Amino acid sequence: MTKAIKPEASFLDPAKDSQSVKVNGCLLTFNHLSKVYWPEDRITKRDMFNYYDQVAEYMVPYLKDRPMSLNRFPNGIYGPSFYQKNVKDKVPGCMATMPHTNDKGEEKEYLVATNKASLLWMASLGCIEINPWFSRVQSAGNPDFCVIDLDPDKQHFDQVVSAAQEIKKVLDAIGVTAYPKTSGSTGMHIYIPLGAKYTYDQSQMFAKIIVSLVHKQIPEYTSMERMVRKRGGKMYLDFLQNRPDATIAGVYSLRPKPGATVSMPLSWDEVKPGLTMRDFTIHNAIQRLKETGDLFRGVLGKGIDLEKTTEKAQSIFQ
DNA sequence: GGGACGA
DNA sequence: TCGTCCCAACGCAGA
DNA sequence: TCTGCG
Ligand SMILES: [Mn+2]
Ligand SMILES: [Mn+2]
Repeated sequence: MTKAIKPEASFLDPAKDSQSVKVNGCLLTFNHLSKVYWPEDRITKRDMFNYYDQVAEYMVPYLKDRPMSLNRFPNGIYGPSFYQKNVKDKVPGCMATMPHTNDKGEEKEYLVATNKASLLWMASLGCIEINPWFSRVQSAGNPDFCVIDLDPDKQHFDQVVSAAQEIKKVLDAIGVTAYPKTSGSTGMHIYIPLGAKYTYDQSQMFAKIIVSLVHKQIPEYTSMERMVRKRGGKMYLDFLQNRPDATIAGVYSLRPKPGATVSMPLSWDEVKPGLTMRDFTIHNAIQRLKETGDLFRGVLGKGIDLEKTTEKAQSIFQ
């Protein structure tokens, strides 16, 4: 008798349009599973939940203990979307939250991710994209990493690659290891580990120093101007995102873009002309992860020494 | 997406 | 038990 | 003070 080769069972039943599942002891309900979220690609909510179920083991370490911004697309990538930060009175008891009082003195509750259930609950609200803070609740004012965010205007992705390589040159010169990923949209993100040793202000100052040096090298096609109209169509070297309460799409996040692209970590030797955001999607991300493993592991490791590094930058670049 | 409301 | 309505961010750079 | 920005 031959054993039938059974395909690995997916997280959700392909035949059901609604399903409740207990995850980390938390009962989650998934509705409208056949609703198409990416119409060109015929990708459904069910596909999205199955992706986050499978990617969770790689992704959760980058979500754990982090306050979250929810960017919700309850009707797919072309439907209206909105941000949600306050989850007061809307969150199941099994989810963790953090009290937050804003400038106006209003008391809010931010979701704090803890495990796979947190990830799947966000997804169930229509969060195609997953947006974690750069810091954890235990050290809310101290980011684990500094991010240099490359935001092209109309440039070809090869131009983004060139700018990323320029950033690597500067960081190499001062002995800093950095970790690149595609944003999954039009740009790239470069992470520098900080080990929660510095403030957001210090992190932002460091990003500004790096970006200034890079801009000096390639002023023809990059800009540090915050005002879009003052950029003159050049690629924005965004260092201002290093502040509390600000987020970007996290590593392994899907994006609400045609192709169901994923924000994917890269090795620096992949940062070469010809690379595109379309290289990494809901279809091939899990397979790639099985091959490459988690290329972002170093991001949560021991951080750099900002004082020494800044000094070195000053001595080398005057 | 989901909760509150009234028909 | 429906259909409809309504709600769901934020801080700050820089002008 | 207000708007643009991501
Ligand atoms: Mn960006
Ligand atoms: Mn940006």
